[in-house]
Amino acid sequence: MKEIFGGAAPPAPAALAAKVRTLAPSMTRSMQRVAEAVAGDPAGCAALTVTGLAELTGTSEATVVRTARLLGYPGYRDLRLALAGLAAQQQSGRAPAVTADIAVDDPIADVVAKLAYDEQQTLADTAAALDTIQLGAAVTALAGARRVDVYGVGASGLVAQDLTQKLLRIGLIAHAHSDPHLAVTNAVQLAAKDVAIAITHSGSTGDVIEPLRVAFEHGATTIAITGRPDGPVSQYADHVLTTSTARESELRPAAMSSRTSQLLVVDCLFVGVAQRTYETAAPALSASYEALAHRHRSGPR
Amino acid sequence: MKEIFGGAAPPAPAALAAKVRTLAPSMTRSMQRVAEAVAGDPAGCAALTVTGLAELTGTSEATVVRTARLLGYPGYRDLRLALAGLAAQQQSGRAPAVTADIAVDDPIADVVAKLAYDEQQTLADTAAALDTIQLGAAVTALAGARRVDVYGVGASGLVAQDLTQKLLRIGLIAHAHSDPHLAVTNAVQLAAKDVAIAITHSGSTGDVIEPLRVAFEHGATTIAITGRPDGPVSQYADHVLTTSTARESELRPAAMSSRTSQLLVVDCLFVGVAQRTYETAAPALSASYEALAHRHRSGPR
DNA sequence: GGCGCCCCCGAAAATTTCCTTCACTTTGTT
DNA sequence: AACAAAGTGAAGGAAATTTTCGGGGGCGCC
Repeated sequence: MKEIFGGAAPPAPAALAAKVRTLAPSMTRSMQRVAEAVAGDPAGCAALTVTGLAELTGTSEATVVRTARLLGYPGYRDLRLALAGLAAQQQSGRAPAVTADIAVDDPIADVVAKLAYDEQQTLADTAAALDTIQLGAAVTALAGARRVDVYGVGASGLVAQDLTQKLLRIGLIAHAHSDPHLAVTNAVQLAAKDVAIAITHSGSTGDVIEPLRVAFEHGATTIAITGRPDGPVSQYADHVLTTSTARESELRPAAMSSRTSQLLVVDCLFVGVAQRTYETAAPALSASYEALAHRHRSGPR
Repeated sequence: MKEIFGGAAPPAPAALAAKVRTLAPSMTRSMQRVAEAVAGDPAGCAALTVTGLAELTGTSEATVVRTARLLGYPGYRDLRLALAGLAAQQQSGRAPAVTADIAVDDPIADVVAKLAYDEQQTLADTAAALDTIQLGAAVTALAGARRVDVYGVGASGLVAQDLTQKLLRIGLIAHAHSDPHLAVTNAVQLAAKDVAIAITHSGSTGDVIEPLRVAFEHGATTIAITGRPDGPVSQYADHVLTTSTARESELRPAAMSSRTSQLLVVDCLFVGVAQRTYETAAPALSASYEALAHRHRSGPR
C-alpha cells in the first residue's frame, strides 16, 4: 500500500475544522470527542494541557496524543500551537460566522445566502487542505500522459466529465467512464504512460475503485480525488488529492459541497496541466473557442 | 518568586512588539536579546523550545523564562502560545495577494489560491445578483411540475445533468437533454403543467434556445439560467435567472466561473423545491441515500 | 586604585508536561 | 460461543519547562 498522506504533510494552520470533518469518520469514538472539543473551542483547548484536555473530554492522555497525530501534528504540543494560532485568527479575523442550518421554512433569500456562504467555505477549506505536493505530482503525470481515463459515478460522474471536457480542450486524450463495466474494460488497456483518475467522495465506491485497481496493476499512474484519503480507494492511488467535507443536513446533501470541492481540485489540475503544456495548450484552447463561436446566434449587441 | 504585576495582567495577544519596546529599557542585556528575537520573528521563535531559543540568542533557559515573565506571561509555554497566535495573525493578514491573474509560471500553490478566491468571488457575486422574486417563481413552477426538461450543451450540459439528478432524488420527473434534436422532439410533448429549463452562459446558444422556444409555444413554463439576461434565450423564458460573469483569461476559460455560478443557482432551485415539497422530498431523499449505501465497500473503521 | 556589595547570568536539579508501552476491555467475526 | 482485532486507559519513561543556587562582573565607596 502506498503512503496515504504524502510525505511532507504541513500541519494545517487555519483549515483545522475542515480537517477534523474530513478525518472524523475514520476516528474512533474517543478520538472524535477530542476532535470535537478541539474544533468547537480552539481557544479554550489551547489553554489546556494534555491532561486537562483528556479530562475535559473524558478520555486519556494517550487518546489526545493519538488524535493530534491523526490530524497531522507530531504531537499534542504542536496541535496546541496550531490551536492558539487558529484562536487568534478567529479573534481578529472575520466573525466566526456560525451559520445556521437551512430550515424548511427559510425564506428563499436566506437559502441563497446560506448556500453561497457554505460553498465559499467549502472552497476555502479545500484550498487550504489541498496538498500541493501531491497536486504537483498529479499535474506532472497528466502533462506527460498518453491517455487519461477518469472514473466517477453519480454526482462525481459529472465532475469526471467536467475534467474530461477540459483536458480534451487542451489537446489531451481523455475519457470519462461512469459505466463500471466499460471502465474496467478500458482500464485493462492502460499502461505505464497513461493516467487513471478515480473520483469518489466516500472513497469507498466499488464501481470506481475497481477500474482504478486494474489501471494501477497495469502500470498506469493512478490518482484519487476523494474526501476520505484513508479510504479503500487510496490503496491503488499513486497520488491522493483530498477534497473537503462540509457538514451536511437533510436539505443539503453531502453531494452538494463535495461537488464544489471536487470541481476546485479538477480546475487546479486543469490549470496546472495547461501551464505545463502551454505551448500546445494555448493554441488548442483558442481553437476550441473558435469552433464554438458559430453555434451561437448572432447575439444581441 | 513574588508577583511582579499586582492584579490581573492579561497577556498581550497582538501588541507584543509594542510591549517589547516599552519594557526593553528595563531589561538586562541578555533579556533584550531574547525579546528582540521574539519580536523580530514570532513564527520562528514559536517553533523553538526554551532550550532552542536560549541557544539561538546565546543565553540560557532561565533567561528566556525570565523574559517571558517580564512580558507578562506565566512562563515560556504561554509566551510561545501567544507567539503562535501572533504568527497566524500575520500570516492571514497578508492573504489578499492572490487577486492577480493566473500566469503561466505561477507556482501550483498560487494557482490553488487564485482559483479558490475567484470561485468564491463568483459565488458572492451570483448570490448578490440573483433575483429572489424570479427564483421564487421558478421554484413554485418546479414544485408543481408534472415533468421537467432541462437543456444544456457543453459545460452547461453537466449543470443540466446535475440539476436533473437532484430533482430526481426528490421525486420529480426530470430529464436532461444535450442532444438538440432529441431535446426538440421531447419539448413538443410538454404542456401547461410542465417546466422547461434552458441553461446557457452566453444566452445565445441556438441548441438550447430552440427546444426552449418549442416548450414555450406549447404552453410549458420556461426558465432560463443565463449570464446574459438580455440575450435571445430570454425571449422564450417566463423566468430568467441571471448567473454572474467573472473576468476570464487565457488560462481561466469563462466556462469555469460560469459553471460555479450556474451550479449555485441550480442548488438554490433544488433546495427551494425541496422545501416546498418537503413532505414528499424528505422521504425520497433518505430513500435514495439508503439505496446507495450498499454500493460502498465496508470502509475502514 | 582596591575592596566589597549587589545584580545579572547560566548550569544543574526539580517539576511539570508530554509521549510510549503494555495490558485490559470492547467489538465484530466465523 | 470462542476468537481475533481494534480501542482504550494506566503507568512508566522521555522531554520539556521551571526553579534553585552559586559564580562572575560591574559599580560605587572607601
